[in-house]
Amino acid sequence: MNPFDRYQFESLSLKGDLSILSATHEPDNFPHREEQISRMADAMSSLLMGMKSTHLILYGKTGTGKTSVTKFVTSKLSEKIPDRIRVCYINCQNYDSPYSIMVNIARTVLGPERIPQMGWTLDRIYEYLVDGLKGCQKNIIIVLDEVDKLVEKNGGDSLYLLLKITDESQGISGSIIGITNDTSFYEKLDPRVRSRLNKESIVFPPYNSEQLRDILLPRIKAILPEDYYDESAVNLCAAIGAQEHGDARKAIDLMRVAIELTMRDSAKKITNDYVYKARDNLEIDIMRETIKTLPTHSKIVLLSVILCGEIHPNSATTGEVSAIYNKLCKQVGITPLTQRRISDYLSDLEDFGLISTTLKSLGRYGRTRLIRITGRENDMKRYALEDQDLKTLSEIKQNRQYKLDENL
DNA sequence: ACTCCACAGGAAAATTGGGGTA
DNA sequence: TACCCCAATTTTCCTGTGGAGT
Repeated sequence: MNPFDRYQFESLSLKGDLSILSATHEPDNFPHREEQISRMADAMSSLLMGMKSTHLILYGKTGTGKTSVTKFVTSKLSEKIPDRIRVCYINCQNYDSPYSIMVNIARTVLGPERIPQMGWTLDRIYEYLVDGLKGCQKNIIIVLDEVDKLVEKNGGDSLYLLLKITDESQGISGSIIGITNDTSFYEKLDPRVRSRLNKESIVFPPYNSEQLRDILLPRIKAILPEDYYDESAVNLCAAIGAQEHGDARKAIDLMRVAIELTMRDSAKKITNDYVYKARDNLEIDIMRETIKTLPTHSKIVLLSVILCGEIHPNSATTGEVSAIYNKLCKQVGITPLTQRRISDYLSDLEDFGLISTTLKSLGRYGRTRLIRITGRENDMKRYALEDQDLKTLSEIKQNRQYKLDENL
């Protein structure tokens, strides 16, 4: 007896495979990004003639196609002149020090075996890289995804260094493509970096729902026969994606999960209902992931807010929350933090969208934030209690020996 | 009109923790 | 091992504030 027997999807057979809707899929056609593509190609065209090209900064929210389009355009460029160009893609969230970036570039350009992961000084790698580039007559394109992280962390030192490579050393023509979702990125730059960076900016505006539909439909048609999905389900995905600041990734994820859910049910057709279910699933996933990565204290604060809400349904204030927080800390055996700190944690939780607060003045009775939980409290509680350090707390709660409201 | 609560949130001092170094 | 350094985190101290009570 094969345990997988019950997952037979006679009802819904896929023509292609689902990877076309996955995050790693790199499409080769980009509806509604023609202008951006041609402008990028324009800016980089001088590389075809072996000349320097301008640097590019791409602005746009998540899921507006910056990264995919960049990968597409750069790969098309290397198709044209494969032996004269090296593209080096770096996500600055993972590599954010001058050193790690330099190692990374040197390895892509000259081959990983020639540079040890550590041990060399930054200067040595730099020299080696510049020499290597001169030697092999290659142009270099450095793609810096999420450049804002780079500037945030070390004030643009890394960027300065990279500019030097593409600037100073004769015989090398290269360019930098910076990708960011921070519209004020350029203003935040160090003046000495800014003056060197003669750049062109390209904006990737959010997709609206019709545009998102144009993105979704071809992909769905590629994997599903017409009568296996409601067109309105596709529109719904597009509409939800459009609400989320025009996020194509979101729309695509929704569609994928909706298909998965439909298959799991062995249903015949992808309907609006499945899209809604998919949205709930994704939301819960995100919430769980957010809570899981919270620091322990933050989780305790979140629990305090939840418990506080159970006692006084609509009047959780900072003071009450930190009172409960102190008790919880005692129960778990963790030394509590100051109220000042709790206040900051509350702001963080609000930024994460787990709670919402309103500043309200209660006249004689002071001025405070009214705190509410957004979303399913029970799920939140469960996820918060998954923390290793909060084990004891969940046991206590299960035994119902719990009393909170004394001396609040 | 004036007071004063219960905080918000800025600034600066203090603590902590990881790493280096003599 | 003892010491120092640096950065991040946290505490301490602070000033500011909307409006119910008086």
